[in-house]
Amino acid sequence: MKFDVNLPIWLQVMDSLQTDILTGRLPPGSKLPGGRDLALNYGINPNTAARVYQELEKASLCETRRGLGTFVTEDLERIARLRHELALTTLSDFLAKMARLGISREETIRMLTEEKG
Amino acid sequence: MKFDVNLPIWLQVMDSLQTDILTGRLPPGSKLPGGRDLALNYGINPNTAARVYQELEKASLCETRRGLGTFVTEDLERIARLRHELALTTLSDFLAKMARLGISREETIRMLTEEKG
DNA sequence: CTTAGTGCACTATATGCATAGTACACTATT
DNA sequence: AATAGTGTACTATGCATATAGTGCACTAAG
Repeated sequence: MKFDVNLPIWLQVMDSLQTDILTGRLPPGSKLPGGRDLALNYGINPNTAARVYQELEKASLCETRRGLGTFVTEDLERIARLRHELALTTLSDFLAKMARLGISREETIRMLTEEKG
Repeated sequence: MKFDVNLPIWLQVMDSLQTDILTGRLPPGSKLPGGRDLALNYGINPNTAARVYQELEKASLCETRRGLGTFVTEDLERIARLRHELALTTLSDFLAKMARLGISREETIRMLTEEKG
């Protein structure tokens, strides 16, 4: 994984895990890698990896049990709601950015429809 | 203007000015505020403001003349091309983010069409 | 010539991020 | 009891960011 120099690494790794949790690629209740393993996986420092799990816990997406590890929350309702909210803010941020570039919603939708994928 | 804590201030101010330049709200050849005034406008430090103009010059969006000030480039072709490129990457980043959330392009377009504005 | 506005080059301090390394406490397994 | 894996808490260093303040060189206008 390559990191954006202008954003904290812990935030970028956190976003990555968060997305996997919200989409179910990391199922509720499943165990995440240990802090030291997570550091190895992403090529970062164990301290930075620990920060990732602390922030995920703050966001109520994980639960940490000392001596056992960190686990994906089993609060399905929270997962679903967060996924929906993230989709909405992503969408509205995108529209705002295009509007600031002077591109209307109609034109945006047109570009989106014709864009190659 | 409120700043995102996780991004350098100079980058956020630079983005703001860049957008104004690309859309013509800051016309080619026009004079930008002096470094000290820019600092006052945004409530930031003069050193940080200076950094903004240095980066805008690196991006070939401004030209700085010692003792005179900083001016928007008159290279219309470059402005147009950068605006187009920025729109395309914004669009493709957006689609990628939605895809990572498990939302297809069709569904994305549907949300976009129905979203209130 | 003087003045005001400007870019630019410094010094210095404080903070957050990321790194490296060490140590300790808890849990389950053997 | 011993071990391995885990979270947690430290110290320390280096770097970028952001702040504050000072001074100097250049330009245009009075």
